[in-house]
Amino acid sequence: MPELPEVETVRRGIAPHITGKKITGLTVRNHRLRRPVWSGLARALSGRRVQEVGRRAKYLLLTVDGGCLLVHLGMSGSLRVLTRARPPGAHDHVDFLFGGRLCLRFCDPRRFGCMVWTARDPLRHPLLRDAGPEPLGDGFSGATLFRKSRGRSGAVKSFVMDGRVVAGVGNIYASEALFRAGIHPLRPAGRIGKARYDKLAFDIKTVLAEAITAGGTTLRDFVNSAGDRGYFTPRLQVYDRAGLPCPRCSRPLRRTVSGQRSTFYCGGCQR
DNA sequence: CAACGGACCTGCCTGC
DNA sequence: TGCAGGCAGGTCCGTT
Repeated sequence: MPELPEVETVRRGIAPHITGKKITGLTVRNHRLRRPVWSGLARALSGRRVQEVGRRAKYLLLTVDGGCLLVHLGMSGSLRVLTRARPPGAHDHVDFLFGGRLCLRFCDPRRFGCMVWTARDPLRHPLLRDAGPEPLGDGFSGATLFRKSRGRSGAVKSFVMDGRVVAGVGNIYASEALFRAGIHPLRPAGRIGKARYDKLAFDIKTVLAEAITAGGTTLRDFVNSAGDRGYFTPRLQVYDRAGLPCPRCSRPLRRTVSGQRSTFYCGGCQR
């Protein structure tokens, strides 16, 4: 469920509460996530202080003394900060305890998320080693997209969702950015010129940045929220809007399937 | 290597 | 009201 803006919003929401705090224990109620939670994790984390809450692609990086925990929220995961004990719900699989009453609770109904410990540089971990540049960083531009797309015949939407090309562009923002750029999602990636990729890179950056801003205003409370807050819905122009009028030309928006994922676009504005 | 399909799960919505 | 079927914001892995 969470796309990059949501993961970043979670990071900013929880970081002030747990940075510098010592983990006193870990409660794993269900270790069966996308990959099993390592049975030694509680021992690895206990007594360690959280140095930093970072992010790379859609992974949160909880850096502690001596290692790093990679946390992915999958399709349905969430993290929230509790300042007093609350009974865990059916999908509250992991609690990070910080002494006192502070607790960071991981919930994930579909269990597509994961938690992976590494004692080494997390950026060299196999899960992150081959990740493409951060879309909001200086290492990502139209030149990146143009260069990597040469010779590729697959749809441009699948191309920008390939995490080795650029990290963290998910299904919603791929559709949104391609709409802004006026590029048809099924166009072969290798048949798009440099100028159009410059525009697409700019639109990927701006749509993600706008969504992060929206998340910051919509979801400022990561503490003690009652039950499921749900995920924020930033202003979307095409995603999940098949049949509704295109915001630019008013023709009905269309839905198709690309790479087994729902894809939304305007047949008039996107070429 | 690129491209594609399957696998991993639960919940929610639709239509019969 | 019950139930089957389709769909969901993400990777990751194996095969071609």
